[in-house]
Amino acid sequence: MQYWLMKSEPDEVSIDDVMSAKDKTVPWFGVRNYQARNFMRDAMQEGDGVLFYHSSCPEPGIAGIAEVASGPYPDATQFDPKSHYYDAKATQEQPRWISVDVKGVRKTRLLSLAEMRTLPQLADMVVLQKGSRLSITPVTAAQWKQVLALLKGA
DNA sequence: GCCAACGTTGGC
DNA sequence: GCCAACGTTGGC
Repeated sequence: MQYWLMKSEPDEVSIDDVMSAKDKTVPWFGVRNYQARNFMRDAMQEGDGVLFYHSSCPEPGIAGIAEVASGPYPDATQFDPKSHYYDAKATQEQPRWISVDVKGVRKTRLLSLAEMRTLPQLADMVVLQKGSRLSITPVTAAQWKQVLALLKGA
């Protein structure tokens, strides 16, 4: 069992979108970074815990709890010429990009990035490190516990 | 819109 | 393999 922080632009897929989706489950499409892809492909397992993070928005921060709900499979958007995420170098035989399904557990209060930065117990989170841009980052069990405690009942 | 930081591309 | 140029991310 591992834990992850996954960034999503709420304009594209918000925690509300996830919680109102069928089975509260959405495909995590559009990852176009090899390191993030490799986390999904090589390290994630069904049932892993996910901190659902809103990025590139007025108030970035953790907006909910989710879980990994599938193994890795090819990201359909890479094959779609109309998609923003289309990749001409990807083929059905040799996909480059993958998705996993993510299932919402609950929407929480927003634990804003600004608040996270004030908390010493979260200072080591990968997402808070200078220059960190990865859309998927590992979270330690201790960090997971701390964040859940901060979001308890909210 | 700005810009720091990181990632990718491609010439050599 | 190096590295300059360019592209992207994402907070502010």
